[in-house]
Amino acid sequence: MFPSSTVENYLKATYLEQSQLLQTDLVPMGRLATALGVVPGTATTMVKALAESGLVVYEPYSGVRLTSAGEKLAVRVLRRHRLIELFLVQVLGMSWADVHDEAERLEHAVSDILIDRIDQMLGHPETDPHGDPIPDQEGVVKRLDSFTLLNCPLLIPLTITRVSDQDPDFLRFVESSLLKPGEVIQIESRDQRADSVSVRTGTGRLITLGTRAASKLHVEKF
Amino acid sequence: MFPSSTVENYLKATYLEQSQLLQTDLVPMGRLATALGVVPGTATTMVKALAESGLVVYEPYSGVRLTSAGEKLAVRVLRRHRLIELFLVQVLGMSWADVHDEAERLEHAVSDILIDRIDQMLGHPETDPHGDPIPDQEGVVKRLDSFTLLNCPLLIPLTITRVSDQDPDFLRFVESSLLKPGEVIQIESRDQRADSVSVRTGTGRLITLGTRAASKLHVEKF
DNA sequence: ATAATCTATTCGATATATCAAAATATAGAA
DNA sequence: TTCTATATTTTGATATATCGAATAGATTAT
Repeated sequence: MFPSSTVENYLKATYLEQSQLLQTDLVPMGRLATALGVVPGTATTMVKALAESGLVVYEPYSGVRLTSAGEKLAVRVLRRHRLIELFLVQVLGMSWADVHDEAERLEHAVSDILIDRIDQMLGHPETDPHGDPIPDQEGVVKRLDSFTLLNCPLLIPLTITRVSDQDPDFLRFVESSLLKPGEVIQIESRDQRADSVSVRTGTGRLITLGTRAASKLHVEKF
Repeated sequence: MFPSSTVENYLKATYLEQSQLLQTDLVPMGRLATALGVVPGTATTMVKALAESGLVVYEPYSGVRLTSAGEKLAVRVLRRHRLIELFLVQVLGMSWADVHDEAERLEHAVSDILIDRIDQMLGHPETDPHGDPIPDQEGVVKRLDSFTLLNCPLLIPLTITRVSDQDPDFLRFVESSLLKPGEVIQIESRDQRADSVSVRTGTGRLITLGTRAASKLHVEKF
């Protein structure tokens, strides 16, 4: 009747992988398996079951895509996850670096009533502590397609809007470097050959990031 | 490594049943099975596994008792449950009648860090919204052996301390009758043959309860 | 003391979710 | 096109948790 935590996780992972791909593409099984930390065979088995339930479309040897029913569920899980993250930071004063894992478990245990209460208490927020958009009650996700440090304009003030990585270690680095969502920065230069980006932070300090890290920081014009 | 939700539920149920019995008695399997909503055979299988893990002592055809390791775990689950209940009422403004089911799921998902944060935020409370004692960090449970409406003195002011039933319907009745923990009442009379107890509430209204209900309301001298 | 009743256990099956390893399909290189 | 490397699926097992029904043990009443 109710989707298990596992089902919720498969749908969420599929949604997240899908949104990193072209809208029309299928998510390859290997990628899904890696995202979920299972061996490929396990993903195949589960995805076939999800397809039986009408939550995904599965094309053997090609990959998987959510149906609208699957997407609806995935978005609800994402809403729970992101509201919980924000709640843990704002109400319980937890570190934004630590809330992901906690939310990862709580998202499967909270009721709709509790989530709506949290949403209300936080004033219907639009983004979580990492800047990821929080789907609304109807499942509408604000698509804020922003620049990253790799494709944004140089030498003008920018506001960090989003950090698309959940690794606590990376998040702590981002925090201590004044690169958290909300901070104002400016790109001084990019060096293709050195694979690096130089960033001037709010305090005037210059920080050089590899492109791997830079691509995880999203910004918008100030 | 980590106990599953199921294991936590078996330990918690065993603890709760055990505390309704004489300390020395074993909890009969049928009773445990009923408490957990499973058929007796299932309880037997699980309890044997728990005995293997050293969490309970199992005596075939007699019943089950927690080991000290099992009790330690059970008490930790109970601490999580009761702190969550109080948190949901005090911080999120949920109805005390509704928080039990929510806590029943959340108790398996929260980390120790989060629970300690909640405990701190609530000021290390001693009882949950139903008056049940909250075990402290070391697992010490304050044994507040109180009177119930069935064995308390008559015609003197008493404070309701505890309501030992989690049925939302009953709890809503208790609330609307001004019989919640904290309320001051007085027993006017007991009628053995009518199986009833007459209670004068704070507003002076007289309410007559059956002994079944009366036994669930705990009081202490004012 | 024996039967009837109640309680508990065992047995065989099922559902869910997983893995390791073998088999197979697809895509790209020679 | 044929071979090879990579990705995917299949197969057979395993762990956990459950049920229903058959069986066995314990308790109560006659």
